[in-house]
Amino acid sequence: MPEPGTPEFLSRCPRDPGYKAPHITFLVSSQTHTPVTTPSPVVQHTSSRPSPTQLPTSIAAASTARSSSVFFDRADQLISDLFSGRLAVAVASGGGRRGGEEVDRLRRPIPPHRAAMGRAPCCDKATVKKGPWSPEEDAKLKAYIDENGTGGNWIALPQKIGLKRCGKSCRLRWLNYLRPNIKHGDFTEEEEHIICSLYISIGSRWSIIAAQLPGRTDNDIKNYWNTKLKKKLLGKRAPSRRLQRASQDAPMPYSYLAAGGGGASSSGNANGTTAALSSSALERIQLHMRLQGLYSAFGCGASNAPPQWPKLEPPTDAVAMTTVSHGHSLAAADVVEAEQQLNPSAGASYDMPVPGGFEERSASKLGFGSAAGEAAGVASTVEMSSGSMVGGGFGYGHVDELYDFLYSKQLAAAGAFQGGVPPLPELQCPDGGAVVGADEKFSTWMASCDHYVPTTGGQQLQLQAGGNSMNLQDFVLGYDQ
DNA sequence: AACAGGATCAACCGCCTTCTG
DNA sequence: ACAGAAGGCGGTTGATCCTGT
Repeated sequence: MPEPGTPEFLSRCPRDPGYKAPHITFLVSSQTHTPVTTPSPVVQHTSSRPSPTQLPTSIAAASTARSSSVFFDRADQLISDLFSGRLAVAVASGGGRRGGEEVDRLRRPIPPHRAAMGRAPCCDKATVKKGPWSPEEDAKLKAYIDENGTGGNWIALPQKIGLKRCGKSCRLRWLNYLRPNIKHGDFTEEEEHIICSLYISIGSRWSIIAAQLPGRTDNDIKNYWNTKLKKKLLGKRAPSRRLQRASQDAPMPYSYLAAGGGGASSSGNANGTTAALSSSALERIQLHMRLQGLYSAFGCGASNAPPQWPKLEPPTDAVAMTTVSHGHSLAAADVVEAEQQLNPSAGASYDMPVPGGFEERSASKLGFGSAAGEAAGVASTVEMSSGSMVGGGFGYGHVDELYDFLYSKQLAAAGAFQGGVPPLPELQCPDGGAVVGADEKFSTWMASCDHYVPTTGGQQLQLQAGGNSMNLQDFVLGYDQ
């Protein structure tokens, strides 16, 4: 790490001069989670997302504890709600962080103090200027901050310098555009690789991902993901704006489809009988599925080993662990202890080396259980140090297959699918309402590998793969953070 | 050339967490 | 312990540019 306070350091830490790049530890649990079949009482919990500036080691364990218990409880509740029709989820426009969190938040009572006070505007909406910044405004802001710093008060800053802008707008302009050492323009393959790896593991925590990419802002990365990487990986077109807007009034499943198959947002829909999951969660599932398909292609006819489904990962908060300063991971014992506290029925987590064969390496790297690991009832912890990621060596190497996947090297080499990565399989909810990324070619391709047979079964959608099966809900909920 | 639709990205919105008094 | 302010974050939108017909 560069010295705190240096331009290089600041360029790596977009949000806070005191911020230390997180050390990401991927926990790949191969312990099977017993499907929940009975609803539990409504779980009240916070939906806190630790900011990158506030994830010291000591909190990581606590975060793990909080999140995992919440995870299983929430899974329980959500499964029940999803298929009992009690959960009304549809597409909403505007606003952020909907999906599963929103579901919980809506269920939570509004704290009295919040209900009473409402929201005070951060600035006078009537007098504040909106829209693109002029060069003059940029110059004013930059000159002031260069000379005086932000003064620790963005809200007051625009008044000080005579800008008719909201303080938040100033902050955003500075962080995303005016700040020194900002990189604009095309992303490198290495950067793409890092973004994809992290997205699969921790979801849309753009600020955390941005912290791993010197000079890139979370907004840039978010835009890049939404406009390019997502399409590249998922092989589908983003829904047109028109379609998105139309979807807001449309009944499911149309709105679900229009939302890109992900149906991310949540607000009550007309009949309240269908549900959508967070787009982030679904995208990550789809990525995993694609990667597994890729992985399976190599196993076609080569092994009788049962297919390995991606394992439930701990909730995102538990996945992104940070250390305060030196990039140490949590001690393995800490992880074990935390996991055992949360989920005594689950196996311990060991910081163990991953066996070297391709299958097991790939499975662990990408979050799929390895046969060996499964048999032993253990989990693997795969680490990715920020240093190796940010440095020039790109040496973290746990997702080499992802890299190949991104650039179609494996498929080309294996001749597994002529014409590139096949599109996505079809997922259908039990009521037949929601179809995700339907594509015959992929299904055919997967069927030919005898590893993947999406189907519906009874009240709960089951994904059957050879002799193994798991409930989609189990799988989904592990991602739906 | 005109138009429609898609792609891109800066900026906004609203929520949540943390800080402060 | 509480309320309010401020900062931070992620999702969404609107303006603009690009591309195909």
